[in-house]
Amino acid sequence: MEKLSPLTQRFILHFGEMGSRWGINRTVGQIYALLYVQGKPLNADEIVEYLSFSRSNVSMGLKELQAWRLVKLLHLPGDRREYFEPPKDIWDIFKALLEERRRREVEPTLSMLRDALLENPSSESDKVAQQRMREMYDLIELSSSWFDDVQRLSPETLASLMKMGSKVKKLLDVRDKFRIGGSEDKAAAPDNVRDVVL
Amino acid sequence: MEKLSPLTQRFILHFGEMGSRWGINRTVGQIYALLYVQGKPLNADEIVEYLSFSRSNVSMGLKELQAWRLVKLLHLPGDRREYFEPPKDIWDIFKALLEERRRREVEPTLSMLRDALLENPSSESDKVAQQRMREMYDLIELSSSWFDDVQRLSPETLASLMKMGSKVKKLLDVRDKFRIGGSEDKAAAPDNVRDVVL
DNA sequence: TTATAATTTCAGTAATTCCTGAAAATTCAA
DNA sequence: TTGAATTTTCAGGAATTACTGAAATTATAA
Repeated sequence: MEKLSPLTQRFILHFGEMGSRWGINRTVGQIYALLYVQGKPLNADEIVEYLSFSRSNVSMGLKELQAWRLVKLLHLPGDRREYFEPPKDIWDIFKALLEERRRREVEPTLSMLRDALLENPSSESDKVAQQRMREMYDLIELSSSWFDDVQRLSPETLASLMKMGSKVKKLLDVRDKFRIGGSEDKAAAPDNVRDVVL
Repeated sequence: MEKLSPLTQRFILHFGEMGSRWGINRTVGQIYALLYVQGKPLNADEIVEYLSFSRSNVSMGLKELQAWRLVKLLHLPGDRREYFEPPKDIWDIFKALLEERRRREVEPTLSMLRDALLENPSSESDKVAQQRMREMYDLIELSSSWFDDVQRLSPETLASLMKMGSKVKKLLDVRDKFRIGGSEDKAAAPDNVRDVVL
């Protein structure tokens, strides 16, 4: 760690501490931060040099980062060691992170709920429970597929949408103004948005 | 746990296991699941009954859930014990969860980056590092304030927007069609969206 | 092939986090 | 006030997770 500037050190240490809140450990957090901030591929031994973890720990950390799709493996000509670097575009990193979290934190719950909702309730309190589970299922399902949709947009489009922020709401109002039979439930019939707006 | 139906048991056990991936522990996960699925307020002793954790553990778990704003404390008339229940509307739960995660997982990083970017780089590699940090800062700042904006929308509006999914993109296209000087960078001048769309 | 460089596995230990029971503190009815 | 009911604190043991070093495996240059 002495080989790194104070600025870089603080960045790396922060990610190490943050790691625990993000479901990765200190080592993995620091390795990622180092790769991110260096802006060039590093091999495992270089990482050992910089961070003074054991070689095996670095190896495992890199494997985990690959599982998260947060680093890519690459080779340098005339060098047989493996080098690692994060995706260049920060939006790709962002997407990989969210996608992976969804896979690990959301999908399992979704499938548990699906199963639970198929069963028929054996009591009144089971009915209440299933009702609550359905509310949860619907919301997760909705946000999950929204996320799927949105993730396919280009970084530029995403950035534009985000900068619009809550102004997007205005678009719904516009849509409603043009709708025939304005008394219907807004949420129930969004599929004609395209037709109305264009 | 014997007092609970198999359906409810599975739900609770799942949240216990999931807890670790969400930065809360098994106990806290199970307590929350129990409160969520029961659909009525419970006091600490009832939770002990159902889940057979120690009384002190339940006490700490409830404190943590309150810190997450995932349960509310309330009193029943003529009963001096404290009762707990989650917010009734699932959207409020969703918002509380995201808001709290942002506070714990994003804010600290944002402020660390802010500090780091104020310093003046002491070397070429520091310049590279700061460049990377800026990219990260900008993206986090953008999504964070987007989230602030969007969180203020009503559940109905949110649901509508989500159901639109990537169709929202069409709206940007429309906006651009109406813009004068269409060659500018879309992302750079989003502030007139409101004027153009309305 | 063989030799050596590079990486991974894994058992054991260190560090951290979780949970309990006992004791202390708080709340409130009498 | 007093004292019983309720909740919280906290030290220490249990359980889990992280990390290391040695040995095994894999890859590649000669």
